[in-house]
Amino acid sequence: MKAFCLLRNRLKPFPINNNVFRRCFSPLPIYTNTNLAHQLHFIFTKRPATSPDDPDLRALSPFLNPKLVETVLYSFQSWKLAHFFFTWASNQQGYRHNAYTFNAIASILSRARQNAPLRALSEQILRSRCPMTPGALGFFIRCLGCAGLVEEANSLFDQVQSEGLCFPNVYAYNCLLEAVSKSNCVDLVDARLKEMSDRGFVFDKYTLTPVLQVYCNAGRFDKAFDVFNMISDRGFLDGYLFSILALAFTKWGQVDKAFELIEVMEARNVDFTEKTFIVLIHGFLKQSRLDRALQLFDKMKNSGFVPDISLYDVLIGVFSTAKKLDKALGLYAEMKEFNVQPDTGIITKLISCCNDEGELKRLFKEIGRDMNLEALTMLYNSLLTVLVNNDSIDKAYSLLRVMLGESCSNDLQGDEFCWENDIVPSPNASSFGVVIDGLCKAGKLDLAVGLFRDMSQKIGCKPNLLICNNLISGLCSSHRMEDSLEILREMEKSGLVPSPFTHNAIFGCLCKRMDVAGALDLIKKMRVHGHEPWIKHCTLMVKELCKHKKAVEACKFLDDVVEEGFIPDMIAYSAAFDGLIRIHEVDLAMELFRDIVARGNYPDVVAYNTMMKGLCQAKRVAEAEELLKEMVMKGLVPSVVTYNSLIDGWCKNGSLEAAMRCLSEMFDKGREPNVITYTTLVNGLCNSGRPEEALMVWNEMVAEKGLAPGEIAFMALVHGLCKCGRPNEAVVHLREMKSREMKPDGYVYTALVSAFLAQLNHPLALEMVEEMVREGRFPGKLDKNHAIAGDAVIELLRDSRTSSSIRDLIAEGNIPSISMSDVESESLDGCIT
DNA sequence: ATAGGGTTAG
Repeated sequence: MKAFCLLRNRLKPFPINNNVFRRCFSPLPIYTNTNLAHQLHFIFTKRPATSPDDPDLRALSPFLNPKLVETVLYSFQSWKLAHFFFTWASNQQGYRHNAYTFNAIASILSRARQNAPLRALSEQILRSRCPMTPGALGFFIRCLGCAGLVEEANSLFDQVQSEGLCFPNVYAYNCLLEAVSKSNCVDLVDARLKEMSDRGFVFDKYTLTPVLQVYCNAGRFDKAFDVFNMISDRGFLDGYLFSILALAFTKWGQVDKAFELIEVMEARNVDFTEKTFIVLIHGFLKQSRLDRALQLFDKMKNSGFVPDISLYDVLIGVFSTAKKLDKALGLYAEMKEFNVQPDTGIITKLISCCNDEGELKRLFKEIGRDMNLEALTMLYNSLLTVLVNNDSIDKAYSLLRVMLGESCSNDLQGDEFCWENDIVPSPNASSFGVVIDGLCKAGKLDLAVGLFRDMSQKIGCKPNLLICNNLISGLCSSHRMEDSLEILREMEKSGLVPSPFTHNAIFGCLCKRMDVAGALDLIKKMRVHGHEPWIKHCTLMVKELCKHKKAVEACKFLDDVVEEGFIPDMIAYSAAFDGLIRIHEVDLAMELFRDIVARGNYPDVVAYNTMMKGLCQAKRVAEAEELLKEMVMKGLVPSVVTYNSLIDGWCKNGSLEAAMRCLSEMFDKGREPNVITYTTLVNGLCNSGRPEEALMVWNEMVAEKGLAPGEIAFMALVHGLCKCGRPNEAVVHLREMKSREMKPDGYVYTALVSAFLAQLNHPLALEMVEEMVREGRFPGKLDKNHAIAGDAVIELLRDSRTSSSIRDLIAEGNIPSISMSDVESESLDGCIT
């Protein structure tokens, strides 16, 4: 009685419970499952969501029983609510689920394809030691099977037996086989069959059907035939079994064999189901066997079935690809006879059938003739879609203008679509949608915005969310922030609620522009809407700020985002680490790295790579090595990039041996070195005055590993050889590089000039200067190599062998900072700085 | 009808 008083007080506001209350006042209240089910349903569906500790729920808890729980479970529309309720019920004292409540939630989850909770459920049913009949076990197993949880089904089947919860019969076994038949685990099926016959179970049709299925899935012809014959001998053959085999033949590419089988079926008067026809025709078409597909299509119609729209769609699609308008129109006419309504997809395919405008006109005449205005609009919309998809956005735009009733005579291309005697339908929202979308993709944003305005102003057609989103996103990708904000304001004014996509398009634009304040403002607004900002946009903001050396600001931004309750991921932070490293703030980067880890984030390989690069560049190779150990200990597998950065670090800090050792270890670790690895080593070896080894490494890369060095690799080698005083060999590689259409830059030419000068080989140095000028690569005034190249020119000017050629170059104005007057006045020393 | 961003070589 006490419980009822409690209930009366708590549940007053629910009208649905009126009769419950009436009964509460009678001396002996009848408290039925139906009433309770209504109350529970009501409490669980009310908004905002009920907490499991809700006092009303606590009051109802003592009345729970399995039958009630089953009723309530089936009363929910969404699996989430059902699951939430089931979990709540599981935790109520004094209540225990039985096999039927487990099966109820299992079937709900299975239908919703919620595999994770279903898997958990399969463990829960065991844990709860819930006894079940073989039938109940079978049902549960089938739910697992439908969701593709074959392993779970199989292990549950064994465990319920070892726990003594259920002893399967033939039905339960059949259910298990059916679950396994979704896979191609032949062994599993064989084992279970053996188990069944050991236990003296007799195979029936439902045992053998999944067996056939699994052999077919696994492509095991031989076994499949054995089973098929076994089924046939026992007189179990039916249309379904035939169709399994026929479909298997089809999937094995043996469409003709499948067709023979169909003829056998016909001869034996086995009935086909509609589904068999549909599945086989689709299968034949997947094997590109239009001939057989059409034959079967005829058989289907002769058997009295009306083909479904999917068949017309796929067949018309085939004719559309082959541009066979007549055939497609034939099918279209047939559809109309059968009263199958064509959808947009089919009409679009019909339009794509047309090879030219003549055919298009014919099509429109033929199919537009007896369409009502609404259908005509759909037809025109399909045409708009086809035009947009064929990059004829201008034509689509003109057509829409015609549909808007604007005269086509003034229009450049509009008259193509002004067919006399034709009624041109008015556009609807999706006509605008298609064209606005196309205009956005073509970057014609002003036209898109114009159409958007015309839409409501000229024909009073309200833009929908999709159109607004596409337009905003189009404007944003052209960085037209103000225009998109204007559209957003209009949306809000007209009562259209922006979606997460709307806000994120704008958010991304603000990030690209590095508008930190604007982005944070928008995040605040988004939070109110319950929209999450896409972290990739935060990463973009970080990248952009870092590009402008504002890594510290980037970190601040990430902090502020955290402050708003949105947690950036490792990628965003990695971008920030890299930004800090690029402004030589390795310690700050390290500090941030450690902070993030302490906050429970898991740095990945790229994050470690970035940090290691930073340390190596700061000549703190030992610390980088420590990080390598750390990442390996955490189970991360270093990548080629990891090793490349370390190799660079070792090379630049005098540990060439370590670098070379790493190269050979990379092979052992299955991390094949790439061009970057080799280039790093070539550079390192040359810088240490070891050109022979550099050339060996180079040869290993080119000859043994077959890697193709790029511009940077070649330039590293040429430059390196020059640095080692071997300009003649360097020139050989320079020629090789040029023959592969790669362009050496001023840095490389300057190195060559200097190296030849060092050998006092002024004529070859001159040649290099001339080539550099010819290629337009003489270092400009802001170039680091400008002074070196200039000094070289002056030196060549002073040598009688080369001075006249150099004078010519100067006279032609080819050497920045040196003019003829400098040469005449011989005040050259000051002109190059 | 709606995603995908961060690291390595002269």
